[in-house]
Amino acid sequence: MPKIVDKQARRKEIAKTAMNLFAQKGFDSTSIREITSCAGMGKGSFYDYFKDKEDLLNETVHVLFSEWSAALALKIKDIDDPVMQLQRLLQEGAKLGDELEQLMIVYIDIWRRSVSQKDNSEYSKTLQFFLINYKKAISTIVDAAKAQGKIRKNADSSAIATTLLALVDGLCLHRMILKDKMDINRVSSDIFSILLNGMK
Amino acid sequence: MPKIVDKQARRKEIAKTAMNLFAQKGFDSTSIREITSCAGMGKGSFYDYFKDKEDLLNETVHVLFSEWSAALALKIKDIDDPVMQLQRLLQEGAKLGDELEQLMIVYIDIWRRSVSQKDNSEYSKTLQFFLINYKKAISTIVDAAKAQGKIRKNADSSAIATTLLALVDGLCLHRMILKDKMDINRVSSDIFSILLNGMK
DNA sequence: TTTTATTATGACCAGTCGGTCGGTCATAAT
DNA sequence: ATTATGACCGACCGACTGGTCATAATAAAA
Repeated sequence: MPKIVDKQARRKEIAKTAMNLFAQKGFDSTSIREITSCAGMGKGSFYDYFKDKEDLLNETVHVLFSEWSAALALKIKDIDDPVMQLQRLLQEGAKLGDELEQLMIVYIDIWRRSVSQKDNSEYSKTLQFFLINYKKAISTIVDAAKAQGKIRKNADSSAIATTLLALVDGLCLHRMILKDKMDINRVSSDIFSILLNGMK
Repeated sequence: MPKIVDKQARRKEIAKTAMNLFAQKGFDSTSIREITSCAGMGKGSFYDYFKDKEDLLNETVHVLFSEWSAALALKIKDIDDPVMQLQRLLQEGAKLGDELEQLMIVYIDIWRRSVSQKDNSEYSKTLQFFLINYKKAISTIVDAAKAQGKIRKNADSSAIATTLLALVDGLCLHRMILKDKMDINRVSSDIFSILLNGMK
């Protein structure tokens, strides 16, 4: 019988190649020809792995978040104290924005696209799914900190989780555009101590 | 002699029309044909007002920030207390993200483009210019609050300004993508009281 | 070796892109 | 009335787009 290729694995591979190009030119301005050329394959083969260009976007969102989550998980594993977890989340999240700048750019590109499109396309739902899960996870950590009396009981866990997520994203964005070289370690720990102090 | 039109005014007019389209499809996927058609003019005329498509982007950034600044200024004028100014900045900034959603989408689109392009194009410099000025302005307000003893003296004004800006942008973005209908007034005032409490 | 199902390909398609150009038109100065 | 000039236009250009398809290559099964 014919040779068998792992379609899902190749999808991921192609998506990773494509992300490099998306980070440079944006999704809309990156052509299938460029992608397939970079991936060392013929243009026609692209459609053996993806239904169309938007299907590649679906795969891209998955790769994006799984890489981001893996990198972040690596940085905050083995921490038990919930307050410390929150602090590291802010700090390492902001630092990841520097280290994985390409990922951030693609993230923003997809974000814009997702908000512009009024239809509920698949990649858009996936994006929402991941963000909601991040928010829930952080919310749980906040609750744990409350249980330990590190954060006052009547604080709104959901609002705090939203704040932290928004802060991380916002900081990454501003640092990227301003090429702001202020020490992210110091700034993020400054911010966190203010927040924690205010939440006591 | 022929009739004379105010080129600069027409540039602004065309840019405003274009922004509606940019918010729907993004800059890259919006064609000159569409823009000129919506603006009720021939395609050729476009090049009487703009050198090329990127020149339209320069004008767009200016219109974008002048509209945003005007809307924000309207909401926080007549406030003397610096702490109140900061609070309104966060709250009204986040609310503006809802009201001027189109502006936010275009903002993100330009942002992505500006970060992707490694060259220092004009629109990119303008974007940086406005953001730096926002940051400086907020920093000044923080200093005023310090002088009144509302914020502790050793707090880093610049870091606080960055935090506020990042928060506003981050909140707007997350609300857009999650269609998060939680009460922005309550959440932003919650966040602010935490921040203020932590900065005392 | 032959068969056969799958993978891989690039020429090709209809359509769109940003940008140019020659030329028309309206108007204001003469 | 004539003339000069900027405003305005859409046909046209070469390059490129996403997507299709007939055909070629591959490699396991017969």
